[in-house]
Amino acid sequence: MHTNRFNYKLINQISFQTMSKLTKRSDDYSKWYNEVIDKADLAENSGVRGCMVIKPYGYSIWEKIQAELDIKFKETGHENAYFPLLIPKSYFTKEANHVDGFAKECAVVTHYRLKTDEETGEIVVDPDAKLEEELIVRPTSETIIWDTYKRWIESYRDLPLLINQWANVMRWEMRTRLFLRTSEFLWQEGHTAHATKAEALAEAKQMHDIYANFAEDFMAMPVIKGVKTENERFGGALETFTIEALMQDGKALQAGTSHFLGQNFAKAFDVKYTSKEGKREYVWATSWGVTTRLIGALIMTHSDDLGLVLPPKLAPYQVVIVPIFRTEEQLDAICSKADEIIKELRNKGIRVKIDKRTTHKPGWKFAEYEAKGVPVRLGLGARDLENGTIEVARRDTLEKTTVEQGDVANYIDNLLVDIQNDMFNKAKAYRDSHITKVDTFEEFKDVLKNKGGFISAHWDGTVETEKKIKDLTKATIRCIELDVEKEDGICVLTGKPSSKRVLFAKAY
RNA sequence: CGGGGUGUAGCGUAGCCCGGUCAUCGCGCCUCGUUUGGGACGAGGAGGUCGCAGGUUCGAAUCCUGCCACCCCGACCA
Repeated sequence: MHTNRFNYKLINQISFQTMSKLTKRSDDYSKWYNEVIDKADLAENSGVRGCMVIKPYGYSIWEKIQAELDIKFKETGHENAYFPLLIPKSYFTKEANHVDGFAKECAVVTHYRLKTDEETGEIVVDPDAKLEEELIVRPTSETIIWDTYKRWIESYRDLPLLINQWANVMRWEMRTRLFLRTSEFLWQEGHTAHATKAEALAEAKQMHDIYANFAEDFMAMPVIKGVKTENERFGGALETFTIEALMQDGKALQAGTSHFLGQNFAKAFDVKYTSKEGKREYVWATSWGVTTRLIGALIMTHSDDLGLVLPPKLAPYQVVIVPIFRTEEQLDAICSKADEIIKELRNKGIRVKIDKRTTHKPGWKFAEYEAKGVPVRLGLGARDLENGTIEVARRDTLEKTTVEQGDVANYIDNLLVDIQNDMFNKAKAYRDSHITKVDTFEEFKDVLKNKGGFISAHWDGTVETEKKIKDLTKATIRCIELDVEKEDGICVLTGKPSSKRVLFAKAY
């Protein structure tokens, strides 16, 4: 561990036990996780059970994700709305499968007032302020949204109803994991209603595509598109479309889902419309969402031992200029040159900042921006002013080159594209080399234990077999690939016939 | 909710078995000086209810009891 010579300042900003404890653990995952999160300056424990504080820099990554996705949503006709955080308990009695899926992990509001205890002087819950009906902190908003849709939808003219909401939700999970499964998390949830099954199914697939494209184009994170097995499906859904990514430690991560809900919610909440023919029909529904888990996915896909590596398209700033100087005069001269370069870069739409702090030395700043994953760093010093040059360092490969100041804007414009592509290709090469076809259960266990990643294997299609494999190996079926080719084979566990392979993996 | 562990300065820690100048060390922070093209160096300084509450004892960070919080593993899950 190089924590002794490393950035104590950044490390110290992470004020929780976990990270330091993790360094003592021997497995690769923990070391790596510790390195990345510590130095990344992204989050800290809030002190509230399993919740995280996202620091400004980390949050700006989420804002970028939000902004880019929101454009896609609007391009496809969706609108944003906002529904209440607290949902009356009675709403949760409607859709049985859905409720079963969430009931065990809800935070419940039972009182509405505190008071000072006269004996102890402490603030206590006022027992007289008990609510008639408890309120549930939303674990997801299906119930309240569908209750609303019941009133919004009367005619086929009201359809399709295409609503998205950016919000926080809370799930009181037994076990939390930073970024990947926190009690409170931020997400977007889309909830749509359609006149026909075909339309709803098309919507679910469309959003699935948007997620997959976003993951690959913006996050430089290759994903596998597929559907969930019945067992892994969202409560109340008829089909769950998923994008599955592979992390650097060989575990799979579900990065986004889009559900075709059929008429389950329409029936549960009695949402009917009058068709052109004058008939009362139930609407067809979808829901889809991605969460702050994407920040975790981004970290775990690209980062290295020096910290974050951010793809240029999502980096809060893509270029940072570090002036190298001894005197105030030198700083002034460097800054005026830097300002010219900044202007040129901004004209090209490049997000750039300069770090003029005199309180930190250049070496410190280099390390800090590496930890933050800024894609390109420019070094500009007295030597460069004489030579008309500037030093360009890229984060993903750590390569440094010197270019002419006059060429720098074009050079960086192209470089950012290259970095984005290279990061995707590197991640894809890793992912592809970790999809292993196996035909026997022995191989299955061996690959799972010694290599990790996705395992492509035949499965007899039954829930029992799926569960048995999970019990034996902890691996689950991540998805049935959409574009998987037909291939006759026999189930890796039972030997029963199978017509196609599915992807197994250990997952977060 | 089961199994395991931890709690000492902003962060990371030593000390606990075997009670008594034990509150240790590193980083960070502050001041001054020298430095500044890859996380500088020297000198000085500030900072602690030893998780909480009882108990045992002449004496408790240390032993006992209870509680609390957090972490890891499992079930659950975006």
